Amino acid sequence: MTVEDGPSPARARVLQAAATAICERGLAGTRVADIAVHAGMSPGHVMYYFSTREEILVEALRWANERFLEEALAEAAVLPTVHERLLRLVDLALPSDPAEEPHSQWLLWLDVWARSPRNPIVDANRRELEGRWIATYADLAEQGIAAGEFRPVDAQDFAVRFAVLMDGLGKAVVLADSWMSRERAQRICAEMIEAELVDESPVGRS
Amino acid sequence: MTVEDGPSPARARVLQAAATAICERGLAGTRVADIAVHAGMSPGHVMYYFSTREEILVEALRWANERFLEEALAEAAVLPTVHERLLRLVDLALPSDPAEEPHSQWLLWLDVWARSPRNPIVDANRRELEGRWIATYADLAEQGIAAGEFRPVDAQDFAVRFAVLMDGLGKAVVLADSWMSRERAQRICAEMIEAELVDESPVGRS
Amino acid sequence: MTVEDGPSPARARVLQAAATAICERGLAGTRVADIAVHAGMSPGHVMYYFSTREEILVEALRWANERFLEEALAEAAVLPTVHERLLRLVDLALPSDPAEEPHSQWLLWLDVWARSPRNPIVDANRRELEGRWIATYADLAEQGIAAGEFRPVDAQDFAVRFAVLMDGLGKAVVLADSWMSRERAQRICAEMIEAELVDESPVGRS
Amino acid sequence: MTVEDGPSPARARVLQAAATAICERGLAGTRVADIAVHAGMSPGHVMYYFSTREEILVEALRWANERFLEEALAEAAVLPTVHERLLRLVDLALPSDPAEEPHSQWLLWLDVWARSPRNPIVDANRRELEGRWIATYADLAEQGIAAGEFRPVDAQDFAVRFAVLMDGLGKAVVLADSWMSRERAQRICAEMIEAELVDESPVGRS
DNA sequence: TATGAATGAGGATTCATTCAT
DNA sequence: CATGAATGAATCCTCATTCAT
Repeated sequence: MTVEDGPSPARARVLQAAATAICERGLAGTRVADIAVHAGMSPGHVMYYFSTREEILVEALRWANERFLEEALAEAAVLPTVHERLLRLVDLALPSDPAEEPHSQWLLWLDVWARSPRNPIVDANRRELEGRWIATYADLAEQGIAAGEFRPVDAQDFAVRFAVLMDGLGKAVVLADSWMSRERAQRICAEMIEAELVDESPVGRS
Repeated sequence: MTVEDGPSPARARVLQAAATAICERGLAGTRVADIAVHAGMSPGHVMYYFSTREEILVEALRWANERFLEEALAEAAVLPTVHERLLRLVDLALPSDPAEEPHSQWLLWLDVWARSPRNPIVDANRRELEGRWIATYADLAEQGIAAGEFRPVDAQDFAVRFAVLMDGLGKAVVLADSWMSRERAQRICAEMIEAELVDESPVGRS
Repeated sequence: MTVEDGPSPARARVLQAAATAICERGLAGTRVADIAVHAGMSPGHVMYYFSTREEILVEALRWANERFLEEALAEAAVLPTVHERLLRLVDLALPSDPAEEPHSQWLLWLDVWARSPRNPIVDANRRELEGRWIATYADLAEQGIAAGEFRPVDAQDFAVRFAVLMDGLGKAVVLADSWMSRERAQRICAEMIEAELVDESPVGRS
Repeated sequence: MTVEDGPSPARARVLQAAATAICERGLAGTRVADIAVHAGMSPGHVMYYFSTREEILVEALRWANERFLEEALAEAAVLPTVHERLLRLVDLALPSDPAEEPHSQWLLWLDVWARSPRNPIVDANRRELEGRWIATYADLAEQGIAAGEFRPVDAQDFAVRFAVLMDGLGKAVVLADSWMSRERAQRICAEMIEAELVDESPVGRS
């Protein structure tokens, strides 16, 4: 029955506040006081639920990324065809234009990538989450293959290369690179799906 | 007249030391004292060449990335065919296995990406450097086209998509993702070059 | 009407808990939370009975030392001869081997001594309690003299010197000094009693 | 050549300041800022020479007690007879009246005693220092025996019991117990020396 | 240039104490 | 009575930066 045991609403509020603060100030620049302000608590109260600042930050990264994955999956699931579901997932996963939505998940990912090499916990969380994204892509590919929507490719291989592409695109979009844009990124993804999965020369059909 | 005027050897020693320290400890975790140790100087002396720690770090990131690009270009330039030069560049650019060479340029890039959203100077440097990598890819593509090695594609478009792929692969390799490896990354690049640039079926279009 | 009025059982439970905690963690290291754990209460409830942590600690020291004196007196009182009663008191007062009984009263005394110079209440309590120990020794000496067991010495002077010896021995035993032991301490006390009080050569003086 | 290596004057100043501060405020009540004030330094500079506050306090206790022992020994050494040297040592070791000299070594000892049970380093230092006091007493006793000044007693046994007495007396004097005084303590010591060491009934002589 | 002592601001963390429930 | 969430003051410690030498 310690504080650590279960998810309390206040605890979740801290994690949410931390995620927001990290987006605003970066992982390294986020002070306990910042989190407290965002959570509408005193700094002491923030520390009441966690033992170190590092713990808050690490849990916040995981918490936010995990929730995002789950919400995206749920939202994509309602669409009828696998192709549509995959495109919707891409749509949700790609950062919106930074100007409009400055608190992208991708800002968190950039910090996760930068911290992973020196923080085993962050790294482990990252591997698990990224693994779930890849598994999701692979799963969709297989569903599509089973449904006859996609060509019978190596789903796992596709998923890995697709995830790599998404990382490169996400980074470029969230950093607002002039040679990239959300729309162009979306088009690039769509083209890869088209080229690799959708049977433009429907062999078997003939 | 000021210290800032020319590149002094000591100044470069500090930047080199800073780059090494950042690889080891991360951008946020690199203290002036760490840089001083790596440079074989006293902390006070390190500060003699720069006015703030932030300045050292930002300049070190730029300096190291710039030198890396130049060295890679120089080394690739000696090869006879454009295709070889492009593959060599990929070979040089991709991180070696983290286990063997722990101080990859890509560790610096991860920190650059994470800091870009909140540091305009880092962001500007990043844009310029990344622009030069893209320009390099585009240039090589055009050289290849001109030399008849490559198909007449849109070089700029290829370069952008190739750079995006490299970012995704570099991140995956330097973070030692289990689903990726330096070799696989290299193969993926080679396949993209093959598929898009090398005219395996220089068919009926002509 | 107030809580302070009478000794409530809960209040005593707090004091007992505080004494135990002080033995374990030292006076300075004992937090309200520690006391609460030992008392099986919440920290808030502990504070319900006292206004400050300092008050708890000071009262606990007094309470524990007072009870110890009273119990020792009661237990010694049943013995037939004064000599035996005095030896029994020494036996009870000296710390048991620290290894066996880690929560000696003497740990509390060490903290009392250390805090006395800067806390008038602790100091006053200490003076009163130590005065009672000296008075006890003096009383026993006089009883022995009256009963003809002891030589007609200056009881007060003996008591003071005996108390001083007990302090030195208690400290040495509770700190497990290698040159001292409970047994040796007991022997030293017995020898002083023998030499000064028991008339082994009730010689020619008479 | 690190800061830790040798005794720097500033380092010693910190230790001296810490000892003074501990006498004034007690071990637990001494903050880094207090030490800094006494040393005429900034708190940051105090921490420049030590890695934790605890380290400062522990070293200060040892440093002060060690210096005191050495000075007392040096001062006693000049006297001609062993008896005089022993009495001089007692004179130096006993606390002066607290009113006059509020910064007695004995205040430090009280804190050392109280902290020893829970701090192995303090405990080890205490044991060594106390061992040296006992060895000093034993040594003087043997010198006196060898010089024919003292009776041929068990020097080690005497030293231990004398040290115990000194602890009890020192505590009583430094805490200004009403039943004790510096003079009375001195007399008690002198009497023990007289009774045990000085041959009033020089048996063997006859 | 070069050193490293010195400063002081900043931030994490702890914990006594309060108070709504 | 009883709880435990909540506060905020206190304090250690770090470290960029300065400066006398």
